[in-house]
Amino acid sequence: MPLTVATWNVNSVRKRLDQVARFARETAIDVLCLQETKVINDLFPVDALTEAGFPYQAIAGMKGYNGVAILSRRPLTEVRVEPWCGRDDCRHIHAQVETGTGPVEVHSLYVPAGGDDPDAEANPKFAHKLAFLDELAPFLAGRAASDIPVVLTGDLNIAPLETDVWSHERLKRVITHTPVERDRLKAMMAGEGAGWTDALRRFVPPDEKVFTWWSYRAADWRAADKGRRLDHIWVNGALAPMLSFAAVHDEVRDWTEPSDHAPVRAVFEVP
DNA sequence: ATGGTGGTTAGACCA
Repeated sequence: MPLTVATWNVNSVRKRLDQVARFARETAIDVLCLQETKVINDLFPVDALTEAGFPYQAIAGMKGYNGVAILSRRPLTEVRVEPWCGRDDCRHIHAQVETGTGPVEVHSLYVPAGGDDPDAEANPKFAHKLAFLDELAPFLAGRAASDIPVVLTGDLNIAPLETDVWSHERLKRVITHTPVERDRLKAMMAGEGAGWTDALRRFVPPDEKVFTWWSYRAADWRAADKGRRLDHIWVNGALAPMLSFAAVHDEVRDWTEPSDHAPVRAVFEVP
């Protein structure tokens, strides 16, 4: 049986409950990583998501902002929450998913957006984003080199390639596509010796535009198509040989009252 | 150059 993993910034898990259930039903997701759940753990919709097919849930939430989760049809073990930059920000949770041939480690990550001003000296939010990436980098280098199969998913809030945004020229001074962020993300993907496979780019050529986020502030998001690829699935060397498919589910962006992010899905032929 | 929308939650804050 293949293992299907998806990542989705749902922009409030309670607001998007029916859509999570529908997405899981229509795509046979085994493990769904969420970001921006926007709810404390005590109010997380455990029962509704169990009914939706995910009895195993690893959650880290706070009031109103941020919040990450891993929903699974299979048992989760070794659940950890990482408090990067010394903040209890609920931006990174990981766990191991049991398979017939051993565990697969799954990460749900929500990198700080970084505010509007791309000057880290003037904008503390952008400084925090860069510091967050700097702290994360050595940790991820270790996970890339692991013998355990690892899949890193999440809203990384960075569009690394020129074809990851609707206009490289128009966005190269806009946070999510500035050189300093793109360089850090690319360095993180390259790792130290062992690097990551960009799952979606294995199936969408690098010269082809592909997006996962479209602003709410467009009358017709699909007609304008001013999107960015902010949501990613990375695969370490131990898991890369099993990667068989990846795609963006942009049809979900057309559902009634959607998240501004579309899910990204990857399939692994885990024996 | 500006403002456009949405979620949380009750006035901003965040994206």
